[in-house]
Amino acid sequence: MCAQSTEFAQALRDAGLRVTHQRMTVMAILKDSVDHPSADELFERARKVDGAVSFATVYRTLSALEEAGLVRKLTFESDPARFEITPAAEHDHLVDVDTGEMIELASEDINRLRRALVDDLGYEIVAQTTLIRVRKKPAP
Amino acid sequence: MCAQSTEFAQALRDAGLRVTHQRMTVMAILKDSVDHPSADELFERARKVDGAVSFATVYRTLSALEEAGLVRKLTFESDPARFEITPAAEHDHLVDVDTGEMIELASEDINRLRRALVDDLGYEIVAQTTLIRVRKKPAP
DNA sequence: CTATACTTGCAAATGCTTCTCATTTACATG
DNA sequence: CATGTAAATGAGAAGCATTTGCAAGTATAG
Repeated sequence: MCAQSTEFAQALRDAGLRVTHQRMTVMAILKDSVDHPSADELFERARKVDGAVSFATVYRTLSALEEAGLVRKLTFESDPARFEITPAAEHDHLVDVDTGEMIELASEDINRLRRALVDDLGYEIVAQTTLIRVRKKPAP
Repeated sequence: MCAQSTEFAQALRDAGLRVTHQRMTVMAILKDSVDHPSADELFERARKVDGAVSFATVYRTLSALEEAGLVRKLTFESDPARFEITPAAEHDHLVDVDTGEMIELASEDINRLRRALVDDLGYEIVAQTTLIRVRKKPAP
C-alpha cells in the first residue's frame, strides 16, 4: 500500500491539489472497491478507516478528482451517482435491474465504431457513459 | 393535428390511462420538440398552450408515459432529466458540452454488437442509454 | 518555523423531483 | 343526458442527493 500511496500523492500533486489524508483515504478506498460505490457508501467506508472524513469532503474530493480526470462519475437514471477510478480502457456498464449489481463490459470494437461515427459528424468525444439495464436470462 | 390527437388518445387508452387534455398537451409538445426538453422546459411550453398544466402534472404525466413505454427519460450527469417520445430505433445521444445541444446517433452496428456481448454474458437488455459528451472539432 | 492559500467540518441551502390532500374530471352506467 | 366513482390535477410541502458559506485547521513554500 506504500507504493500505491506515493502514486496517489503524485497524482494529486500533478493535478495541482494538496495531498490530504482525506483525499488519500478516498482514493485508496475507491481503488479497492470493485463495486462502483456511491458517495454515501464511499463515505461509510472512508469513515471506518479514517474517522475524520466528512460527507462534504467526500463529495468535494470526488469532484476535484473527477475534474482532474482521476475519477469517473456514473449517473444512472435518478439513482445516486456512483464512482470509479478512471479506467485505462473505456468500457460500458451493465446494471442488473434485480440485484443492482454492476458489471463492466469492454469492447474495443464498439469504441472504435463509436469514435468513427462521432468523428464523421465533426465532433470529438470528451467523455461518454453507457448504462445498460439488464436482467439475467432464464436458464435455457 | 387531428389524426395525431386520436393516435395519442388511443395510446393512452391502450396503456390504461385516462385521456386528459393535460396529457394530450404534454404528448403533443414532446412530439413536436426535436431538442429533448427537460421537465421544466416542457412545463413552460405546455403552459403557453394550455394554461391549466401544473408542474406536478408534467412530472406525473412523464413518468406515467415512461412506465407505459411511450416516453423515454434521458439522465445526463447531474443535469435535469430530458425526455423524448420513445424512438422506433434505438440510438445514442451526443451532447455538445459547449452549447448543450443534443444530437442523435443511430447505428444498427453498435446495437447489434452490444446485444451480442450482453447476450454472451447471460443477460438480456431491459433498457439502455448512451450519453456522449462531445465538442466540435476545429476546422482542419 | 511562519505565513498563507488551500481544505475541511458542520450545518444550512439548493435544485430537481415526488408526494399529500382537497378538488376536479373522465367516462362507464342508468 | 344525468350521475357515481375512481383516477387525475393543482398548489405547495416534503424528500433526497448534492453543493455551499463560513470559521477553524493544515499542507506546503520560503
